[in-house]
Order: sequence, then C-alpha cells, then structure tokens
Amino acid sequence: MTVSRVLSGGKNVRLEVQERVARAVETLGYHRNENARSLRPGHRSGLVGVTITNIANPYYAEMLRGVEEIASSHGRRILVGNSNEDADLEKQLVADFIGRRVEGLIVVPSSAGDAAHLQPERLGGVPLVLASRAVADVAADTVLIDDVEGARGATAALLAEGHRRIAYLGQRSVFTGRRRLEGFTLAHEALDLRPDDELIRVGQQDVGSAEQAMTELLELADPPTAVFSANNRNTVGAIRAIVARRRSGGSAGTSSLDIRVAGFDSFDFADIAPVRLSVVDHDAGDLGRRAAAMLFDRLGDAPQPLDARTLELPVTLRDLF
Amino acid sequence: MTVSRVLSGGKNVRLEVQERVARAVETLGYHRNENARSLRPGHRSGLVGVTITNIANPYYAEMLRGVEEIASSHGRRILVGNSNEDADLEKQLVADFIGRRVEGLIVVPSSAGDAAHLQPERLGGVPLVLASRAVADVAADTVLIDDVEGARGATAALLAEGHRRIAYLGQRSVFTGRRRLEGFTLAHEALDLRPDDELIRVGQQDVGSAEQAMTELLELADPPTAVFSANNRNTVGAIRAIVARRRSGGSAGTSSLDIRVAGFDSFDFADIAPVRLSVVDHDAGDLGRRAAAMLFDRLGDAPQPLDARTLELPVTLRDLF
DNA sequence: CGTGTGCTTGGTAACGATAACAACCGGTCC
DNA sequence: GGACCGGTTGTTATCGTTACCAAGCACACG
Repeated sequence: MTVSRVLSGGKNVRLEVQERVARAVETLGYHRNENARSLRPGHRSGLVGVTITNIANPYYAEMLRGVEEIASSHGRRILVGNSNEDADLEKQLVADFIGRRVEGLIVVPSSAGDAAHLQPERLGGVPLVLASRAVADVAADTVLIDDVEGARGATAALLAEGHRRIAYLGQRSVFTGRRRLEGFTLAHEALDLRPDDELIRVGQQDVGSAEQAMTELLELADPPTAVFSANNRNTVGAIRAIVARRRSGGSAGTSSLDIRVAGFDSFDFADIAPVRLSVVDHDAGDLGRRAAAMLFDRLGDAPQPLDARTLELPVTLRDLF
Repeated sequence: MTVSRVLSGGKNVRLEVQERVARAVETLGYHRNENARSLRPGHRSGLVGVTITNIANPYYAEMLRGVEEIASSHGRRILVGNSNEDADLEKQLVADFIGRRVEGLIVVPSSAGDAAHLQPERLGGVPLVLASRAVADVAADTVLIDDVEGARGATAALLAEGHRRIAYLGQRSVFTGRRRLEGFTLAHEALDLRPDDELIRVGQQDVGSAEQAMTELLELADPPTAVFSANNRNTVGAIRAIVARRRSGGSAGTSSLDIRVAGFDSFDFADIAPVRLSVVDHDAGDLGRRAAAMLFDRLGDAPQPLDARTLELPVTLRDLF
C-alpha cells in the first residue's frame, strides 16, 4: 500500500520512506503492473485500438502517426493491427482489442466482407471511429476525405479546359473508389455530359496494371485527351504510358503527346512529372488526428451527441505546372 | 467457471450449457477481459512493444508491417510508440510497455540522448531487439542493414564510372548516417582517394533542406559530377535541385544536366526519376520480420544463447535507368 | 488530563479470470 | 450392494493493484 502511494505521487508518505521505496524500485527493476491496475473499477486501460487495412501503405502510415500523436498527447498508447482488407481478421482484431479493454477504436474498415462486427451493440460500449471509409448501416462516427468533391473538382477543371474525352483510372469495389467515380460522373453531368464508358477503367491495383490500362486507352480509335486517376499508383502508371507512347512517336499524331493528367493523392516527384499534371491533395496525418480527436471527444466528460457524426475533410486541387 | 471453460474450448461442459453460454455471450456483448487473464501466473500478455523514431517514415512503416506480420503469426499484438528521436520519450514508452507486461520489445533506438534505459537489467527480464541501429554498451540482440557495404558499393560504382568529385548528402549524428559516411570514405580510400570535405553535407532532415544543400553544391566553382545520398529524403531533394537547375538552364554549362545520383533506400516511383539513378535497395519489411523472429526465438522454449547476437542484412545496388 | 486533529502506515476487499480441488451424478464392475 | 470411474458443475484461492477503513502516533487545545 505504501509503495502504491509513493508511486502515485507520495502524498502522505514520509520522505525517508519515499526514498527507500525509490531505491528498492531501482534495484529490483520493479515496474507497476498496468494490467492489474486497469482491472480495478473506474480505472482506464490507457489503450486505443487501431486497425488498418495495410500498415505499409505510406498513406495509412501517415494517418497512424496522426492518431499516435493525438493519443500520445492524451496519455494513451495505441494497439495496432493489420486487417489486410479481410473482414474476418478485422473482426478478430476488434474482439481482441475490446478484450484488452481499449477505451476506443479507430478502424479503417476492410472493403471485403461483412461488417456486422462493427455494429455498436457488438462493441460492448467501446466508442468507434471509422476513418477514410464509411460503412453502410453502421452508425459510428466517421472521418472521410471529401472524395466526391475532390474528384468532381479535378474533373470539372479538365472539362473547363475544353476536354471532352476524359478517361477514368481507378477502382469501383472500394468505398473511396466508388465516391471518386461518383465525383467524376457528377462533373460531367453538371455540363449535361456523360462520361464514355469505353474510357472508364477500374480494378488496376498497381503501377504496372495502370500503365497497361492507359496504354490500351491511348490505342483506341478515339483516344482520350485527358485522364483523371483515382489514386497515385494509377497516376504514375498513366504518366508512364503517356511517356512511353511519346517516345515511340505515338501513331495518333501529336494528340497523345500532351495528354492532360489529374489525379487523386500527390506523390514524390509529382511536381517534376513530364506531363501537365494536377493533383487532389490531402493530409493523411490530419485524417488520423481528426479521427483521434473525435474519439477523445467521446471519451471526455462533455455531454455527448447521441447521433453518429460524419466529418468530411476538404481537399485542394493543385496544378503542378 | 463454466463460462471460462466454454470460452477456452468447452472441454467437459454439456453441449446444451455451451449453447446457453454462447447465446448469453452474444446477447450481453461479453468479451473476456484479457488484462485479468494475463494477471494469472504463467499466463502471457500476448503483447509486443515496438518503439520507432518516426512512424510516418515509410521505411519504418514497412518495417512495422514486417514486425506485425510475424507477431500476428505468433498470436501476438503490437503496442506501438513514436519516440521522435527523443531518448526521454523512448524511456517512458519502454517503461510503460514493460508495465503492460509486454513479452518483448523491438526498439529503433533514438539517436539523441542517453540509452541507460535499454540496459538489460533495467528491463526486468523482458527481451529486447534493437532494429536498424546498434547502441554502444547495450548488449542486446540487434538487426542491422549492411550500411557500410551498401554505401561503399554505391560509391565504388560511381568511382568506377570515372566520377572523381562525388558529393555526400546525409547525416553524421545518426548511427546509420555514420556508417554510410564510413562506406563512402572507404570506397574512396580503396582507390587511394580522399573525398573533398567541401562536397560533404550533413544534417539535412527533409526533402527541402536536402534540395537546398544540393543547390549550393551545384553552385560551387568546381561542382560535383555525382552525388551519393544516405537516405531517400536526401535523394529526392538532390533530384529536385538537379531538375530545377536543368530547367533554369544551369550556368555551369551542360555538366549540371547529367549529375549522376546514387542513394540509400529506394522510394515510391524512384524508377521514374528524371536522372541516372542507382539505389541501395533493402527490404525494410525483412528488417522487421528478422527482428521479430529474433525476439520470438528468445521467447521460445529452445535453449538460448546467452550472448547478444547481431545480424547484418545484405543490400543490393540497383540501377534504375 | 482527556479529546480532537492531522499525518503516517498497514489490513481488507474487490476488480475478472482460472487452476486446483471438491461435490455430485449416473453407470459399470466385482 | 459398495467401490470406482468419468463427466459435469461449483467453490476457493490467487494474480497485482488501490479505495477504503482502522490503528497508531505526535501535538494542540480546553
């Protein structure tokens, strides 16, 4: 009991005893057992659980840092799990985190599979914040990037420059992909136009397949004059295809030499890319910080809104030429 | 007790009772308290603590994924902390992790400050693996990249191409920086050469300051014809400076147009860099996996070597042109 | 001198889970 | 019939910590 008192400030303990305890702690290499502490009622575990679909993706790594930064400033540690886009793994991670009595969860929901395990009543009262992607039918606080507006704005800029055949490279199965395609379509509809289905390519996962898709587009009888890509891998693949065609002296004449490119997410060297490029820029770290802030808001003493809140972070369109 | 039995397999519990328990667990949203479980003697916490100097650095993010992969395959979760190169913060993180009864620690030691908190006797018997950087006087298992050989090999390649004025962009205060500078110097000495101190720039932490340093080098009366950079931030900065000078029609004539670049660490889209670039490539994920494997080796039942072991992972030089 | 006050210290119980043991059941065997 | 066995269920004690209470002491006050 006296040791406990010393370790939590030393109130009402004789100075000499405090020193004796400190010495013993030092020589014995004693570390107070936080698991036992958190067992006592009223005590918090000081943990926040984070599941990410791919930790190695620099985008999510940056987000994770944002989460860690805010968690750390609230004296919390983060438990991290990689769901690998697998709902089953995500379910196990969430269950384990709750078992470890995390105070809250921040989840980038996996795109594949059922999300029943994220329903509030399955979480035993642990607050959940979804980051980057929303989940249908799950009423949880959510922080998103304004995918629709980002894609709409970038596409609208291409249309305003006079482009009428604009290709789309991206995804349709992932939440953000769907939203970005929606923005792409909205921009067209605002001008009473309709994107040509022939110019829409989805499913490219890496630079290689994106390059392949763009090469095919350039070989069309009526090729696109501009391309919007929904992520930086597709942007880089598109640029490669354009450069390769330029080098081989593109058969379609000069038109393929100056394909205009706009893409979601910036990347290293975006500003020295050999094409007229615009990027939809946003701060992954901010996404993490906002998600964490939303979580600690729920953990605070302030009266809570009962409804789930959704935050859409703004993006900016930057011309890099 | 019966519930406990059901949850740990259901041996010797009537089937009907098992079903009843399962239903109650479902409706109540019950999750077994892992902290309480780990309190019992003989039981393991299932946690591994990882401290990294900068989570947002894609290199360490990739390493973290490697650690997570191995930890996950051993049924362990990872607790992650960002030390921000601050030994004090690192000390707090390590103490907290031990307090949470992690089974082991993987630490990228911070470059600044005292490392007494990493001494084995201060860790209360928790095994420690140092990753990426060694610490003098700390007898812990260590996994390193072969920095010296990587830097020596890349520099030797530049020298073999005939370059005699090779700049160095990197660090000297960080363990890996010192080793890479050593390799850079060794390559020169092997040909009885000595690097020009004027061409050695240390201390650039980000792309911006690296670009600035490279710009200064290009403005020298006798500028370098090649540059070796000790990490990818410096490589990107150097490439930007070269491209910027090329665009402004470098006053030093054509020589600044084809500065040869070699750098430690690859990075996203390195192969689209508009310069003749070689990179010293190594797998950060592998670094993490090896560190984790070394840790679980110590945690296993096999008889343990008493001495600390050091592993140096090989690197490969890749020409990206 | 008795009582009250404040400081210091230690005893007890409780958090949740589970090994170890005890108790009870029905069935089998001698 | 009684001893024994295996399957099932519940009781007890313990892990490390700390809120709460009690006890002891020195000191001040009336």
